[in-house]
Amino acid sequence: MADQRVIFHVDVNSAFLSWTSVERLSRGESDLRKIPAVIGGDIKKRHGVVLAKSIPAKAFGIHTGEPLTDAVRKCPDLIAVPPDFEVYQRLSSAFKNICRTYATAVEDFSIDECFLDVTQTTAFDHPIAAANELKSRIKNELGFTVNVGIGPNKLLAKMAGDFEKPDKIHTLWWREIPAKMWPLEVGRLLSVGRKTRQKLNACGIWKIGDLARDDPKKLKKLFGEKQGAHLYAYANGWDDSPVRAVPREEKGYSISITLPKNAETEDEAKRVIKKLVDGVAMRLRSRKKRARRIGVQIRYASFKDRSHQMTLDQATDITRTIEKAAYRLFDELWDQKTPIRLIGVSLSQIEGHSVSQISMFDRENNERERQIDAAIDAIRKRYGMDVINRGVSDQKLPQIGKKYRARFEIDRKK
DNA sequence: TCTGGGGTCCTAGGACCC
DNA sequence: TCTGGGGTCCTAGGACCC
Repeated sequence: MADQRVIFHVDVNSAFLSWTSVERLSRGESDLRKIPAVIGGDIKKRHGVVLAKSIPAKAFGIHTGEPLTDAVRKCPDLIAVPPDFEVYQRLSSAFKNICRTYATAVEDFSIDECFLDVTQTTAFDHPIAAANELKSRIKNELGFTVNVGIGPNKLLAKMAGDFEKPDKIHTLWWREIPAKMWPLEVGRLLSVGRKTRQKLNACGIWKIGDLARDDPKKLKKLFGEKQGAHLYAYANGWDDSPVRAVPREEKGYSISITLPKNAETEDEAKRVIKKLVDGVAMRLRSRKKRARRIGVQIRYASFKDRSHQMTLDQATDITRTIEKAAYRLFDELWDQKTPIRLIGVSLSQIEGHSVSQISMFDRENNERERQIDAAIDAIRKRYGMDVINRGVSDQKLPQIGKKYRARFEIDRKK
């Protein structure tokens, strides 16, 4: 078949755990992959969920996403190490760079996964030989293993990559679908999560094959036009989406935190919002973007989520403007009594800034705030994030921060 | 199963306009 | 004006992904 594509899906095995292990080995420490170990946050801060586990840890029945406390109960000798995203970012780039030498296009799917279009590069060779070489190079040069899934499109490559781990290569060609994919439990299909699986099971659909052979009209009635069509297509292995080497424009930026202790007063909550806004607004400016829509999300201790958003007349990147909007949204959102477990702030309807879009009003009124933001961004870029704090006066600040902070506080009072 | 954080996409209802 | 339909934007919430 001349028009058949050949796509690889490359997925780092237990990425965070492997990468932390590689880093530790380089410092002469033990290999976490060989003992019961997990990567996970701080129990005291309630960030205690398992982000990645070693194979020995898996043998104790430890799952990704479960609370660290439960994991320790299953395996009292468990080693838990917090994540280090700087290391992950570095090793992620390194393995993707190797991938790029095998493909005409590489799509970043997540920090530890990518798709490769190798149609041109392996057309007259065996894709499996190329995948073997790629896999070996990553192992030899970087010290960790990957799974490679091979198929005629991204969906099937990804499904193949998931078959058996670690350090494996699998194919899922059209002719292999009935034998390799259809017997799988329907929840294994990409885009079928817990809720969809339950709904499918309720109408007698248990295997991917059941879904593939079902009536698409019935599925559309049940799940809606879009999702119905999509489920039917996926179960049959249909996916013609291209491998995108150029990332899409980001649609929004968000930041959220599960509080170490539930917030019970407006003051506590707003202090958190201030920090979150500060962080996400800085990210927005670093990308040279502005946002028209501001959102605030809260999660009650009951795990009920509520959110509120507003669209501004004009896109902004000014911390103070975003902060004011976020406070207002929070006031409208919170019932003033239920303790809050999580708070989040999001920015969307992102626009780039061309000078022409900035009105006279904006220029005259926001010049000062812009200067303050720019000054703080610059100081942090040079001396680190913790050097300067916005209007939080009960913090000890190092020498370098004092001078700037004093000036900043004066500016604020005007 | 007592559950992190950052994203994307979809749905449904209402407002508003023609 | 008691009455239609379509398009677009806004908002809240949900499902899913890693």
